Amino acid sequence: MTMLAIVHAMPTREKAASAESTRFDGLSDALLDWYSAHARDLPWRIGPAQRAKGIPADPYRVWLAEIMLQQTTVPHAARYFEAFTRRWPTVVDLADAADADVMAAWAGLGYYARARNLLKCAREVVERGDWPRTETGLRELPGIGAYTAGAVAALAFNQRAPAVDGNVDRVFARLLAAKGEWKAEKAVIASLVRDLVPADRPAEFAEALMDLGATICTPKRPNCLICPVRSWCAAQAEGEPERYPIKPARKAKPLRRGDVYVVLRSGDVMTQTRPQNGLLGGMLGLPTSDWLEDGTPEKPDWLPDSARPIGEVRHVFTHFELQLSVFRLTSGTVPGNPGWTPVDDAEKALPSVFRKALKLAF
DNA sequence: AAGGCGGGGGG
DNA sequence: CCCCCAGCCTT
Repeated sequence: MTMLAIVHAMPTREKAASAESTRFDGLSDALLDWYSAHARDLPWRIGPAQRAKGIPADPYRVWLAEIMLQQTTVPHAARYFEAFTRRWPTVVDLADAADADVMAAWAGLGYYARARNLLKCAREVVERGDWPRTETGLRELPGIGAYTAGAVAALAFNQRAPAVDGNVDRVFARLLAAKGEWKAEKAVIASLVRDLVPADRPAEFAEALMDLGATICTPKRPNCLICPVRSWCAAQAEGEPERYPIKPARKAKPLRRGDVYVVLRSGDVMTQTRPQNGLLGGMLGLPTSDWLEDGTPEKPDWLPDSARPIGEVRHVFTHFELQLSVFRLTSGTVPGNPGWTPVDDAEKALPSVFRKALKLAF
């Protein structure tokens, strides 16, 4: 039977993957060679030397790091990783933690649904007795999507799973010089990377691809001169690697305005835990007016007519920008049953927008 | 399929 | 100022 006949007999999807895999023959080996000398030393990783000695990764630390790193830079996540693992060294410790303690510890890291799902996930793992060890098993846990399931399966359990994050998308957008609609190109890349994962070293392959994207195939000014996979790169051949990936334009962020009230009473500040769902869900907050794109937000009844803002803070959220007028008030005028938090604690437990307001009041 | 959901650092 | 980053979930 001729080679052509064999290929012809294969199902269409395998034929396509086979063709792409052939185009990248040798890439995995070149990448792994580079990685053995240039791996980043990160607190949640075991290094190539340790892995070679058979030292296993800690699934708890791998998982915690991957959750923190979702849409978050390494230096920012690293500070929180150190604090979390010092305070809660195991998944059992984390599962036993009080919700408010975990939310406060996450304050400033953003995307607070991650912290709510973190606790849910830890408690599910403790309930079931251990971590799922496969990509599909991990994918069922709260807060674990396609990327994180593949990353934990590969990094913690050395399963043959792909970990396709923004770095890997960018690397392969350039290798392929992907010019199509970005959504479709990402699907092509996901399928291709799955086929390229070497059976014997999936963890190192995942880490190597991410390190390449983070240190060489960077968003701006990629360092193609020292790139170990340069000879496979269509974008480099074209001469404008920075042109890729080609993503859709993003929408402008509207500006919303409102008031925030820093109400002080003998070392405490008035606080309220925000609703579990929605913006800053489950986090400690300061009282505010509504936030409106048009018009003037209504003042609360208890706010004295004479009250004047002491300044303004601006903050950029994912889909809008916020400008808040900051009022500084002393107790005695506020009805109802507000919560009060020592100012020193509030400084640490509040998300960034409210930290800015609190800081302005001192 | 599209939109909600943080925050910070780099060019 | 702009850009984007180790994404996930809901509707």
